[in-house]
Amino acid sequence: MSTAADKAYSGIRTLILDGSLAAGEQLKEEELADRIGVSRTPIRDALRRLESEFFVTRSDSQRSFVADQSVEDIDEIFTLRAMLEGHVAARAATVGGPELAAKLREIVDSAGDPADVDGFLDHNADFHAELLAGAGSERLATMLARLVSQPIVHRTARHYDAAQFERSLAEHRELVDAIDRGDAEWARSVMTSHIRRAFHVFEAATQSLNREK
Amino acid sequence: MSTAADKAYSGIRTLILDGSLAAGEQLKEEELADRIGVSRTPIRDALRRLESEFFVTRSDSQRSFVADQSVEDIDEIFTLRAMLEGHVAARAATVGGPELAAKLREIVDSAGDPADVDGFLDHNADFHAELLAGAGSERLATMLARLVSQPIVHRTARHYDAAQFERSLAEHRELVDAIDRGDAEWARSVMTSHIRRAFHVFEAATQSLNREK
DNA sequence: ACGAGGCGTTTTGTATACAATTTTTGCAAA
DNA sequence: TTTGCAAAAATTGTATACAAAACGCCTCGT
Repeated sequence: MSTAADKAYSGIRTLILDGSLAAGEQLKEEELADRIGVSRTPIRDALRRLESEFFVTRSDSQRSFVADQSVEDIDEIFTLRAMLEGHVAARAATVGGPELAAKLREIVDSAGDPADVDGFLDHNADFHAELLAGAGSERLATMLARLVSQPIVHRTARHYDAAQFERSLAEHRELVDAIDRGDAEWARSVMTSHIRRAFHVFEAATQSLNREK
Repeated sequence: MSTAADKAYSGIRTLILDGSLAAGEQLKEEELADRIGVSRTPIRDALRRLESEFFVTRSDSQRSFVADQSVEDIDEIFTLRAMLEGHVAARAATVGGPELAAKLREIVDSAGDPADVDGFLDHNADFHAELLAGAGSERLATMLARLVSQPIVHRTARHYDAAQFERSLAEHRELVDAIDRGDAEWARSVMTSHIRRAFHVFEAATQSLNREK
């Protein structure tokens, strides 16, 4: 986070995520520059980056707007993520084998207290990162990174209860078994339902939030 | 193509594709600026864009290099493309139905002389574009656009013979049938093999080229 | 009232100068 | 020779001024 461009990136991202910048709102470079305290150059950089991560869209005439992520969009994100992460799991099972399985098992076994949300998130991130590395596909990793806005993962996990953490952990264990045996399709299926389930937790949480209003 | 940024983008892209810039070579902003005849600002823009399309990679210390697409990379690109376009086809079958099928059939029926490579490419592009529009997923469209460097499609098609054009057309027709009946899995399968076959044509052509050396 | 077109304002695009960082080079000491 | 370090060179990052384009408002004509 040392450069101005990074500061701009995370600054704008935060403004969007905490609602300071509403969905559909126009993003003016100069205004953002003043707000963040850097010049327009790094702001432009950040906007392009956010655009590649679907946080920001651009009109035909190059004006930037906060992307609005409707429920349908989120459904689509999870669907694409399920496909891609499923593919990652299958690839990992094929090319990683028992060696990768051993590394992953170590991570799974070191999982801490299920009541510790932040601990779980760290553990979860480690697991998925190791898996992604094991699949050995730069392009896939990049595409997933662009697709998965980490905040959604966080927001989802905030709604997990102890039983759901346990289940998530059990799915990770099953995935390790599938990879250990090199069974690509097994790995793919486990991962796909893992992600789909996360989506439905998110969905349920969102709906109950909306009802509260 | 009116702005300097566009000029920079297509200029650099061309230099990479025609081999003037070799795979792995470092891209220096100032050098490119001189070469293309614009300042560094639009060059930087273009580099970010090319990066998002996997033409260019950046080192940890922000230096840009021409991405080298090995055979494994191309395999991976086609694999991902098969997944995503398969998904597009399935979605199109679900949400598009007979109405979309009618539009697509019109395009297929207007296909011209199988000997006309450029004509075929236009037709092919029209078909896939209409399909993508029919699937109605902005994100999916963007991801595919980034993944499918059109030049690979072109290079593949250059190696098609008349029989292969015919087969490609027949697959499009089958896809239309699947969409007309709203059979998502049928559509997905047809599209997946459509793409996979294109990959193997490309692969075969590449190997024979290498043998010639 | 309503649309077309022009003009001032706003916003984005580009060039350029300078700052910060990274890499390379050269040299000295082990 | 190799290692470490520092200075120089090369490269990217940032700010800023000005150019170009898009937008909105206003008038004018119908």
